[in-house]
Amino acid sequence: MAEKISGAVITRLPRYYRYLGELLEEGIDRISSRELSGRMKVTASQIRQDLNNFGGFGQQGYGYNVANLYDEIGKILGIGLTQNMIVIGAGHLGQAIANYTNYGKRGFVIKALFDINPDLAGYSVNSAPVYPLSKLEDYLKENDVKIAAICIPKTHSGEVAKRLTAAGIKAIWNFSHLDLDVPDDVIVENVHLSESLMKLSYKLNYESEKK
Amino acid sequence: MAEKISGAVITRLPRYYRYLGELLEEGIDRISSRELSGRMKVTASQIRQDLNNFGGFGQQGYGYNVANLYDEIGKILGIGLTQNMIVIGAGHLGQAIANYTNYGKRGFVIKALFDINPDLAGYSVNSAPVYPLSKLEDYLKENDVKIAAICIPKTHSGEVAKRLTAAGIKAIWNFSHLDLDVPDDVIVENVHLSESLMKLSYKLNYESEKK
DNA sequence: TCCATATTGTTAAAAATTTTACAAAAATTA
DNA sequence: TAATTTTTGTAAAATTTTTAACAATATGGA
Ligand SMILES: NC(=O)c1ccc[n+]([C@@H]2O[C@H](COP(=O)([O-])OP(=O)(O)OC[C@H]3O[C@@H](n4cnc5c(N)ncnc54)[C@H](O)[C@@H]3O)[C@@H](O)[C@H]2O)c1
Ligand SMILES: NC(=O)c1ccc[n+]([C@@H]2O[C@H](COP(=O)([O-])OP(=O)(O)OC[C@H]3O[C@@H](n4cnc5c(N)ncnc54)[C@H](O)[C@@H]3O)[C@@H](O)[C@H]2O)c1
Repeated sequence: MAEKISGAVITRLPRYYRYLGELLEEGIDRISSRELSGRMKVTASQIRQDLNNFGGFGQQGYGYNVANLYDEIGKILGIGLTQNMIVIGAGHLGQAIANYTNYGKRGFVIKALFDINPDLAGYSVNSAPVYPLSKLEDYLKENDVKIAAICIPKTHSGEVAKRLTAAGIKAIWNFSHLDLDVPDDVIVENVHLSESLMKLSYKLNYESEKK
Repeated sequence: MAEKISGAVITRLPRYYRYLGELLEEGIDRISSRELSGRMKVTASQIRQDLNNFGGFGQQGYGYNVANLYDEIGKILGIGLTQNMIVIGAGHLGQAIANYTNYGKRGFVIKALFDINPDLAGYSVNSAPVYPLSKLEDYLKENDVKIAAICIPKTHSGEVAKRLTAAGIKAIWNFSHLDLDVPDDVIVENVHLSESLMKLSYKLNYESEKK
């Protein structure tokens, strides 16, 4: 990969991966960009253009081998690497994430949760223990974890993000309503649910009648 | 508003709204696009361009009045309208959403949850009752609800989406891993958490070292 | 009141993204 | 085996989005 891949392309990759997974389940072993285009409601051209950022996975006159393309995109996305995670905040959202078993199937393993509330320490969620936040640095010294999900109020998330990156965390999945300020080599992926709901509200009130 | 506003602009609006809310809390009553640009890490030009899709809210030589701009963007986003919602699936995610009180502050009121599991019926989450799914149509006949959040597995979400739109729901906040097929006048806003995590994984494995 | 400064709204340019078009190559059919 | 069909990979065109530039206008101080 010579040049930097655009964000728009990366955002679409997991969706390709999902559709290829569905095709596999349906027992379909080859697909053309045109057929996939019909299912995914994107242009065939965009599919070919996107995939060719990473290599020529198809074959003229044949199309793409589903299993092969699924694997290749999986590799690009780092699926199957076994990537350990921790979750900060064992409240509703933190527990929902820790309980969701599909992440594990993709290699994302939640090893522990951390909460400031001492009453939660000692519990475990989906066999991942909940530790007091004070144990964070010790834990990260002893365990190979690069990804942390932040599921605590914005009043605390800035401070916690600082501690996480200081302790070696390289990627933050951020559910709090704050744009985290992290070192250059740390990835932040935001999930701002309230903003998603406002977008829905905008569309509901201004766009739906026009269609 | 003559022309259709681009999706990219709409996606940025809630973020402007969030920053303006923070400015209000800090007691700052005016701000220029350049100052806001510094805080938000976007270009001043983009801020002015975005806002001017909706009207000239600023004043030369002065900038923008924070309270006024906050209100205007709020109106654009439909905040303060009191929009009733229901949540389908009273599992971990559905409960996390129903318990989160900040939506209510913005006018998004969760009135009820529905679950296929009869054991959950009778419980309530944050004072919203959980009903059996079989009561869905009756409930929507008697209550003015346009927005539904879908927090159930993809195996059921297609079918439920059909029932929802048949019963008059106009916007779906979709947390399931399925691209819903809905009538043209129905809005779907997807929150695909797994895809967000895969994107993080991609960036962690291919981009972080390069920065 | 006048002048220097600040800052918007908007037009134009640049950059990025998406779509179109098609030659090259493989698969399928006759 | 040869001809026809399918379909990719990619170059070029079109479109969309972002950034830059600046005239118009308001502010605030002298
Ligand atoms: N639930 C949602 O729908 C939703 C929507 C949008 C954003 N969020 C964000 O996610 C956060 C968590 O949501 P939730 O529904 O799980 O809230 P919650 O109140 O159920 O859980 C928050 C948990 O974080 C813990 N906590 C607080 N400060 C901490 C700290 N410094 N370190 C470790 N743990 C700490 C609390 O003890 C609590 O257990 C919210 O504050 C918000 O920022 C949630
Ligand atoms: N929790 C996460 O982190 C996460 C991540 C990505 C996607 N999701 C999506 O959200 C869904 C819900 O996640 P969760 O963690 O809350 O799972 P969960 O198992 O805790 O809850 C699912 C709930 O949905 C109910 N349900 C099932 N079919 C139903 C139907 N037809 N109608 C009404 N209720 C029904 C179940 O009884 C259960 O209470 C997942 O299946 C998945 O599609 C969740």
